Amino acid sequence: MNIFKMIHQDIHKLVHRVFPSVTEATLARISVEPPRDASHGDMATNAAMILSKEAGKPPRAVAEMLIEGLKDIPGVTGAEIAGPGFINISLKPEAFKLIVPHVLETGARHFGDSDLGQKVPVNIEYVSANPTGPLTVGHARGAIVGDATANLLAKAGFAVNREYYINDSGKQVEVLTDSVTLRIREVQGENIGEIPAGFYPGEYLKDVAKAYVEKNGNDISDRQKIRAFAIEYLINEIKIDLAEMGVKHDMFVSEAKILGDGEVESALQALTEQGLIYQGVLEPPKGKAPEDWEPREQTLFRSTQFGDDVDRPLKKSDGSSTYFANDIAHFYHMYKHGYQRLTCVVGADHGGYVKRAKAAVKAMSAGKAELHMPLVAIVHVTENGNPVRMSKRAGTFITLRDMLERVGAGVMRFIMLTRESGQTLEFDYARVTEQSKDNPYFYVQYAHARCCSVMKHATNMFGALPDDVLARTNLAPLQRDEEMALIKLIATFPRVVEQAAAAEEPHRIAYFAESVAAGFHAWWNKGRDDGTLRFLIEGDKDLSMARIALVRSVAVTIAAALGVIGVVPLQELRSEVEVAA
RNA sequence: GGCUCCGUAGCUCAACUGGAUAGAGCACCUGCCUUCUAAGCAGGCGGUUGCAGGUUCGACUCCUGCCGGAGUCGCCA
Repeated sequence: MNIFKMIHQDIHKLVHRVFPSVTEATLARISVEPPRDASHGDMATNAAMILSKEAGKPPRAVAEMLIEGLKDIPGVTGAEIAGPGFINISLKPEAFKLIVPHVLETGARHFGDSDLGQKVPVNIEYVSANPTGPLTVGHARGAIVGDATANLLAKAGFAVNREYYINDSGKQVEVLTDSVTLRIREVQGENIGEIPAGFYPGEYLKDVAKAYVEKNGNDISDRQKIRAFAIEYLINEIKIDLAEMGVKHDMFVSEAKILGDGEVESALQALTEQGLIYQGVLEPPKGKAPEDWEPREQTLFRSTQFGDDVDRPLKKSDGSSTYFANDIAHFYHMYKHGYQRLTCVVGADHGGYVKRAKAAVKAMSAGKAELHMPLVAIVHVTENGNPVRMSKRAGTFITLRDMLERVGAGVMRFIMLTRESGQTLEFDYARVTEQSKDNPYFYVQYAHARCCSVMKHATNMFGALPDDVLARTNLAPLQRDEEMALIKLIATFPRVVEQAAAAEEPHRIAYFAESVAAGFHAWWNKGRDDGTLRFLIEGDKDLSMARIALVRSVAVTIAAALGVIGVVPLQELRSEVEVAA
């Protein structure tokens, strides 16, 4: 149930009636949204300003033509023209109150679900860390953003496939094999001295080596075997980390398998057929010409035809395909499996890669598929503002597991979503674990726990209060501003979900959760100053029950938002008791 | 030098893909616990949205040019 959408549709009908010749393009630009300032009413529409040009009349005159019709829409109590031509609409409180039984009936798992996505298949790829070492906090952020985006798209009605693309081919895997081989010799008692340049230095490779020796003995002659073992071992470690963070994938796609299946050839064939591949020589990069630059003829893709800056090479000088060519094959693979909408969550260091990847997807699908490539910026880990040292064990980075052991998955998931993903994120160990309102994770959980506390008292007073019973509560006694403000806020959740999904910005859900928590904390405290605002009023069962229904729907709404983020709502903060799903 | 991302209150960040008077938290002031968790709430202070133009009813948002930061730049992935 999306109140804004319902009114939006009514306004569309009205516009059609008053301006029968209105074009779809114009209609699509009409929006209905909650005004920033609550004194402007419950909803505002820009319809008059949008229609002004086509109608050939000033916005306020157009508004005059719409206003009577608006007042006839069910639930609307008033409409007035404001500012440059906005129409502010007021609704009956009862129209908003319908959200409460709706929330209670649909429950935390499904409140806010939308059919926006029309079950369109979307492939979303995230993490996709190379199987050469443990996941870092940088990977953690990508994993969380990807996983939450997938949750969000699923909630908005897309048919989501979650993919991990394993880069188990190429140079880095050979370096890994060499590094593990060296460590096996070390495990066998050889003094290997300093790890030479060009090898992975991380001590975690000792564990890989030990496990290899335990299983396969001391023989290091079989390179293939070592490579396969190391990849499997490290992927398994990665899977353990992801599972502990609650990050899910539907499929793990192996790059080596895609290459082995000849998918690069078929992808390049598709491009060749369109005349998009040629032999040519690239210009050196402008301004910064490397000393060793030499013009070289190579196989190039005409990515400039699709908005890229230069054409991109597909073959290395030894004839093998570049990473870019392999990626095209990967996208082509997903496209052939029915995904025209591809999202690929990558680190900010891939910024220069976005244009060519988008160009490739457009080209190989003949314009039918589209790639989104959100960039996830780096995480600065601090403690009381001081940078946290990097883990020696991992080589150079703080591992995901370090952070997980330190603060837990819930904190990580929430905090990592409190910034737009392109923004660098400061993650302060002290701040994210303290129990105060500086810590948004705590603040939201605290609101949920307070709701649960009220429910406990309510149950003592009135007996069991299941949601389906509360859903039938008479809400007429809810008349205070604080109550209506919360109801209106809850009613925006379906809209927030749709907009966040359209933008693929899961952090908006975290902000929404914070605002609901703030509204609830405010209501709670008003009850201290004003006894008539307390939730449970002796001798007034009707009012108490109505407020209980609202408190419960606040809890469900917070739980629904946390569900998208992937955080389990807590019933109590002291003992960290988890709510049963 | 090219490209990408970023620049918003003293600090950390939002702003519903172009909407009305740019909002929160921290910090700094002032209040609120015999009452369901004060782990909180209410109020005050704080802005030329990096700069200069442009587009239009209307710009933090779009376009152009500068300034500053990060990332990246043919056989790494």
